[in-house]
Amino acid sequence: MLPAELPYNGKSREDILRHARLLIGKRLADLYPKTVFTGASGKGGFGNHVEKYHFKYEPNSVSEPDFPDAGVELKTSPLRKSRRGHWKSKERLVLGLINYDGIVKEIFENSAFLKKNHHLLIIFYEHDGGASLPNLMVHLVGDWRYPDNDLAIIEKDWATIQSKVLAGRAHLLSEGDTVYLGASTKGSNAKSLRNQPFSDVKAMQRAFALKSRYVNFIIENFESGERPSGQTSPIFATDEKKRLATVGFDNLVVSRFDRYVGKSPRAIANANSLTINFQAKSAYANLTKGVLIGQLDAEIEEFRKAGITVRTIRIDYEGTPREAVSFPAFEYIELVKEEWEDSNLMADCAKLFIVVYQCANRIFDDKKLRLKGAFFWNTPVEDLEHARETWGKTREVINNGAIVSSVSGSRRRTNFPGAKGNPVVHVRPHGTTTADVYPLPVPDLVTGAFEYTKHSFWLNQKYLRRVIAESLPD
DNA sequence: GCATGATCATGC
DNA sequence: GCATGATCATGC
Repeated sequence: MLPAELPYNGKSREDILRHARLLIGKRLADLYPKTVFTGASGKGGFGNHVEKYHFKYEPNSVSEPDFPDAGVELKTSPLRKSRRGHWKSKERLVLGLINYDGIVKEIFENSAFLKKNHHLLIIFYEHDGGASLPNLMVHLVGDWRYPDNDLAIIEKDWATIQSKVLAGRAHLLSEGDTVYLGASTKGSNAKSLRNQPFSDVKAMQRAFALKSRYVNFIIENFESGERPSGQTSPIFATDEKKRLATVGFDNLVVSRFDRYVGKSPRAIANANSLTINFQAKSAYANLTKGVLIGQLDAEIEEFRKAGITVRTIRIDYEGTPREAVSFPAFEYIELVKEEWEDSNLMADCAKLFIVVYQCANRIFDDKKLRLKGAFFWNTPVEDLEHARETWGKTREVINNGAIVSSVSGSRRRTNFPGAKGNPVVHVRPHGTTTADVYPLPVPDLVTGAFEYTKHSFWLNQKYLRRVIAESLPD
């Protein structure tokens, strides 16, 4: 079909949006009951159906936006419901393949990426593995343009990806490299290797994608019609877009901590007029929050949108971490349904903000802690592969009902992957007591129970030692 | 001494 | 009541 024949070519953005909104609360089968739906199912299938049966044009993959005159790009994206009943993005929002040969010749303002994706029309539907495409339910529809600071961060993200390709390192691209816009793998594995212009090493095919947490932010906007209702506060004022696009988000955040290196946590709290309860286990996390946004009763907006987690690590005089670092407890039933690319562990590991306090005494003493520094840790691809191994083994153990290996008194041993078997991530308990449990998808063979003590993924102590030594050299 | 199991203190 | 970020305790 020629563009001139497109029914919505020439229509205004408002008209297109109005038509899209007809889908809210509906399935294609409701709107077009007499239609015989044909075409591929599977990934991308729903988007094709919406183009074909609702907007009446044949799906294409041209580099222009789907509605050229209105400058709007149509996207469909799946939702899942959180345990608390809120809509969450099921996965990242893919915004087109990265052309390694093309991106190195572009500047952002005129890039293929920006041309196609500066204005999105997003149709969110409920993921349902069992339903056919015409029976998927649409829940949220809206158009999306990026706030100024977000676009500045995305510009820098794009430039980060470009510079890696320019350096002949396209094969080392990783989601953690960037803040909101990631270079997401596309195609499962070695089969989708591509040439890159400045190296003979083949690189994974990758696509630009808004990270899952950023998509959650868009969802919250669509739901509330305004800013997210949860209390968040930004690190950067709206007039800092220039510095965000040039100096970069990571550098600007880290520089906020540089002036406190060598200072005690209490001194840092005082310098920022923060009243912190140092009895609380969340004291360090609160301190970090206070330094960045000046208040304790809100979340760091940019971190939430980027899915960056803050962790504080205390190290001894020699540089050894006191403890491993935990992520939130996983739900067994959810974990076994995940795909690696969209897993919680992948998102948790991809990008961390780590604040390190070191003991000034040879004998460890919490009162002698001094800030050693703060840094972003973007877990490299090879380490993510190790994390994936732990993730896979954990799912296997759960699916086989083989969590418990032995019980002796009140202590039980499990078959979960330990720190000995993996250089990066292991599994440990993570609840209030052993009675603090989540349900299991299959009962445990040893205990017969349909639930088990909460567990989570932990970053190994030894791994953290290496990470800190690398990021904060003496 | 390290790896693993168990639990704490808070705030929403 | 429970998620979160963190720390304590024990056995090999």
